[in-house]
Amino acid sequence: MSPTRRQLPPRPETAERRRDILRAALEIFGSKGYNNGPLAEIAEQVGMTHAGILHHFGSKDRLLVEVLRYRDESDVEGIEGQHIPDGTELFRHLIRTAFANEQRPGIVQAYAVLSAESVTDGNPGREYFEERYQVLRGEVAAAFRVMCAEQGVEDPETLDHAAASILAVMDGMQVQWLLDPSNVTLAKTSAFAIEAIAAQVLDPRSAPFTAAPDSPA
Amino acid sequence: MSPTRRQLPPRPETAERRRDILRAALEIFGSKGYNNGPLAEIAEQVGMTHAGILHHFGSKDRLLVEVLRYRDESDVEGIEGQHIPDGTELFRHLIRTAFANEQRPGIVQAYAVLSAESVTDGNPGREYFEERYQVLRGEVAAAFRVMCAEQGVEDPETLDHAAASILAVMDGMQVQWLLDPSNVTLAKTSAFAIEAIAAQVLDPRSAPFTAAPDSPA
DNA sequence: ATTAACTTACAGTACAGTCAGTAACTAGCA
DNA sequence: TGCTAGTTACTGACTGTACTGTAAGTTAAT
Repeated sequence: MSPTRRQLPPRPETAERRRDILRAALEIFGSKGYNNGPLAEIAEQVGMTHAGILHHFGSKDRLLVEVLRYRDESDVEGIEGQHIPDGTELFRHLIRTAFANEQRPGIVQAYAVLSAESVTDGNPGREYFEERYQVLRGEVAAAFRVMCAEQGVEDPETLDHAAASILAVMDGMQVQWLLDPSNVTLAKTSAFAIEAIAAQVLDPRSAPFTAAPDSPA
Repeated sequence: MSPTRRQLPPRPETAERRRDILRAALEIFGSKGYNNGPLAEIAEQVGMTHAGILHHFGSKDRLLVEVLRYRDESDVEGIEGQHIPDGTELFRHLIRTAFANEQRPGIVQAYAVLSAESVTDGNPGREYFEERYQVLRGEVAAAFRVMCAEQGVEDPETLDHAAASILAVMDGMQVQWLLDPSNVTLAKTSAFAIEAIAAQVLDPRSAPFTAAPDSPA
């Protein structure tokens, strides 16, 4: 009833295989979406059957969640953990990321498709993106706070707006760029917008059309 | 072999029914996505079978295309046709739209999900969004051109960047807002970013981190 | 000997599209 | 005005397929 060992540790190659699967899944989900990206196709790409994948990840839902986490880790943009020496460092990093992204449309597409898909009913990636945006907004706002501190200006609501809108431009530009790369530049446009927003935070000027209606027409 | 009439005009109620279907489809595609939104559910909502819908639209693909066009027409934001008296009018309109959108998360979600989904392989909505963004970018750039003319400043590349990034913020904010409406304001943040970008176009200042690398690290 | 890492086979479901039929409407004609 | 052929607007039944998940069996490592 109780033999010596109950569970064996995973074999050394297993981690590699799992990574192969995650890589393939990222590619398939990226190009076809989560709902439209079959396990069988992922499996084929790593020389397996779809049942093999389910052996490793249990279900397609859990696979997606792990794919998203994997993308973070394997990402060049290790924003999360970095301590920010100067406030400007984060922004430089974001812009650098935008330039790097121009070389990897696959990952960009995966991110764009999966983040938007995550707002649909019962999507397993939703929690991940909710948390991710919250964290990123917090970090961008923090970077602004550092920069503002040097100048004495600070309005918490403005910082929130600025943080959210910087992430928004980067995401929105990805879709436009993916749709029409010959007419849209991803990085230069993102950089332009980031600088415009930062400029407005650091040195706010009366905007050209200040009359934002508080009640919709 | 050749009787008097070959084709009968559609019945008077038909237009109504089609509109009902388009409305329902917009809702279903919006909440579940195109790939994950079954015809049967749309049909049920209008008291029909899915075969009835296919009778009207031929295929699911064609239904999507018509849904997207329908959304344009029925939209409060009739940007397309309007002639712009003053350059600022368009921007005011965009901001007004953002405020209006806070009252209709369903449509916002449909737009966010379907536009991102459109970049996936073989998506039938792709052409629509490609064209749509091109048109909108052109109009925003034109509005900027009008405003710049009054001041003498004008750099075509800057206008393109500004136009694209304004649309990008609006789209990107929609996703963040849908994911976490209690922590994100859609309209106020969009307005903030639009004004920041416009300010930078009309009165360009050296940005806080001008060193945008031309080659990615 | 037990378990990990699979495969093959299959169950079950969900879904788009087809087809034959039916009721209701319309056009044209007597 | 009423009749009728042709047509629209469907329904119901079905086909085919795509896909997730499961169960039982096989091989190889520990």
